[in-house]
Amino acid sequence: MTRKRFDDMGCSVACALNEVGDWWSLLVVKQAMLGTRRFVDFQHNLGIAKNILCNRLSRLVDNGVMVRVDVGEHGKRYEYRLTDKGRDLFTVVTALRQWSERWNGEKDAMQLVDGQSGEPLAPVVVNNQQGKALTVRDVRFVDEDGKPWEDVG
Amino acid sequence: MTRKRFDDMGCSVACALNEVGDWWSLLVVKQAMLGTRRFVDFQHNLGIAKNILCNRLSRLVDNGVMVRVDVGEHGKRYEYRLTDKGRDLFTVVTALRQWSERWNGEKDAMQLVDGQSGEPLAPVVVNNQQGKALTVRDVRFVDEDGKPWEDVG
DNA sequence: CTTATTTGGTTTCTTAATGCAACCATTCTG
DNA sequence: CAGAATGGTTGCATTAAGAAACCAAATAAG
Repeated sequence: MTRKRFDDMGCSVACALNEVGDWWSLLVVKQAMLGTRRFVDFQHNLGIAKNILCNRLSRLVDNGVMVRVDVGEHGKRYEYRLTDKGRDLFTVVTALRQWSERWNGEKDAMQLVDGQSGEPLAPVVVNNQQGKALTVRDVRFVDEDGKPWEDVG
Repeated sequence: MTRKRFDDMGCSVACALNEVGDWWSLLVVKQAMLGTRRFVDFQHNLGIAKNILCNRLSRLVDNGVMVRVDVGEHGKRYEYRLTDKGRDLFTVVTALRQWSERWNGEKDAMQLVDGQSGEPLAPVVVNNQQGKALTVRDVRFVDEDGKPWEDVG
């Protein structure tokens, strides 16, 4: 059957996953954050099949995460660049990277450091308005009327 | 062909996606963060097929993101609960939720608020060691020797 | 004890996605 | 013009996803 759509579940997480939640999309975005812009470079760096890469780039462009820029230089040459919306995924990618390093001990070949000081970044945390760090135990899920969430029967 | 493995790319993001990067896993985790624990409740709240849910829960348990607890109450009854590793995905899920609300205007049926004050949370940001907010333009990717990253030929 | 129900799970079958290789068209280089 | 680079597309085999039916254990109802 056709794959389940996630954009009409009334869930923002599901909606986000509908755009960047498949196997490759977030890796393409991460690669773009490293500076990769050209089709062949994405292909070589990620080891992704050309048709899949083609499909993912098109979808990312359609969703406003990346833009395709024509740079008439050699052959048919384009550049794929992140939009503001795409760059804003930096938080998500970084949080995911840190989570993986914390729990899987998977050392990335590339370390992410402050461009100025060269120091590693601080762990990404969720804060309340006063700047206090919160865990999932410190928050509530409420509907528009402030009623707490409950499982449906 | 068999799906590409992401756990041997030397990339922590790829490694993370290998565990929670498919269509449903992160939604199951998000649902667990809302308090859902039982098989049928996951099924009803997410609208996921039973075999897929079964597969995802097994994988999440195998990867140490959730645990299956036997609560011998009625029929074969189990509870699926987040582990510390699973709860630590709160940052990722929250960042993804906020990204979606910022760019898609998709209002979630459930709002996430501070459990004490009832106020909405602060936006998740990436900080350096001194607490200064960083964008993707403010960071560098370097290898073990401090050399900046470059596209492979 | 017998029957029905709840719960968690497997099987079967159809459809969609993934991956690989081959092929194509355009544009630059020599 | 020949050849290579770039960015695709197409065809085919394999795998995953989704829906519905079926199953087994344990409990509740009678």
